[in-house]
Amino acid sequence: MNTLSYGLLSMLSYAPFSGYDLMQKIQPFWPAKHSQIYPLLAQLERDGYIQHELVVQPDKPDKKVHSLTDLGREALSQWLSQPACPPVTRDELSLKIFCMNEGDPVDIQRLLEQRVEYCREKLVWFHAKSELFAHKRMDSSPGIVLLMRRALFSFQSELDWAEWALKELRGEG
Amino acid sequence: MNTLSYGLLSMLSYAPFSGYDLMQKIQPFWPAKHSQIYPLLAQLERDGYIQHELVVQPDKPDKKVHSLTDLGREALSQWLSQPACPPVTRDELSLKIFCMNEGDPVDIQRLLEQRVEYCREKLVWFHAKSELFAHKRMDSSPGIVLLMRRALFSFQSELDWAEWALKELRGEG
DNA sequence: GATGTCTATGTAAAAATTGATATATAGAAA
DNA sequence: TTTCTATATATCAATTTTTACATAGACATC
Repeated sequence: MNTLSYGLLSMLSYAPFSGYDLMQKIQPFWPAKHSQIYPLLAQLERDGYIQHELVVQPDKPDKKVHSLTDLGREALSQWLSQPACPPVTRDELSLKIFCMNEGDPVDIQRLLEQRVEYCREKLVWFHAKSELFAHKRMDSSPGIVLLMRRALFSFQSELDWAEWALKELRGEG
Repeated sequence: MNTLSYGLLSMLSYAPFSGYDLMQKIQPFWPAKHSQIYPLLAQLERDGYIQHELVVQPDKPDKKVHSLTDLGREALSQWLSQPACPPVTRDELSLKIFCMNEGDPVDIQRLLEQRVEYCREKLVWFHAKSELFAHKRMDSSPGIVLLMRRALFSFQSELDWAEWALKELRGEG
């Protein structure tokens, strides 16, 4: 079973969700398209880790709501006892910064400004999510609190860097 | 042409390198195996973006040293004028933290301790690289200076988070 | 009434990435 | 002498991921 499959089980650990919802929930941690998720959900069900019930909605299309089986919950538990693979990040911006000498300084500044904007949007989103969550439970889902804080740390540090870099470039050019 | 191909051109913008060296150089920005790199280098040469010369080494196996052509340098320049794709990060640790309720708290603490260690190693490496680089050029390769600083920012913030998270968990448990 | 968006599920094909196998030189260690 | 590691290049198979194709209900807008 691959990491994305375990990720789907992880998303289902708090509550049942449809494939569509799972796809959106897992994006911040392990980006994946629905074309990858639906087949994996079918396989997870074949293997007995999840089950589903059809939910009819009056205002929206019907959906399959997936939930963990006991076997699925056991699989999560044993997965947690194993070390995690190192994180993988691929960022085209890094590759462009590396060879910035080859291009127009204005282009590089625009790239950094776009990254600043990107980080600001993410920070707004996570701050809003963070406040929403503070009103709900706290001790029942410590993991989500930790991850929220981490996202804020991470995007803030990226934002700080991008703004510092812009200042450096403007100071020189 | 895909992002990794541009990344290889980017790595060649300062100096010529062998496929083996390119593979190591590009890891921090765009992880890739040699099995992916060698075919791309052959294609980049077919398309006229790079050329190579065979270098005989007395103490090591012969190598192909690749360098940018004018066309390759032009391609880099036009690539820099286009916006960068958003960064993609996949981290199994996030997925495990998310469902930490399902496992033994000791397991989660171990995962965080391993991440702390991972960040410390990276920080040591980048600090060493940073000092080495300060002695060489500064104004000739501003991109590398920016990227170095960013790596330090990024791993420091991840380290801070992981240590904070461990303190939280130990404080509660 | 047509058009677009969001919700919802699925498959097929293409591209990107990883893992395995293969070969070869040189040096160090056992 | 054998074994291991680092350097160096290359291909093939498997897996993962993305892109495109396909269908459909409910709602809003034009």
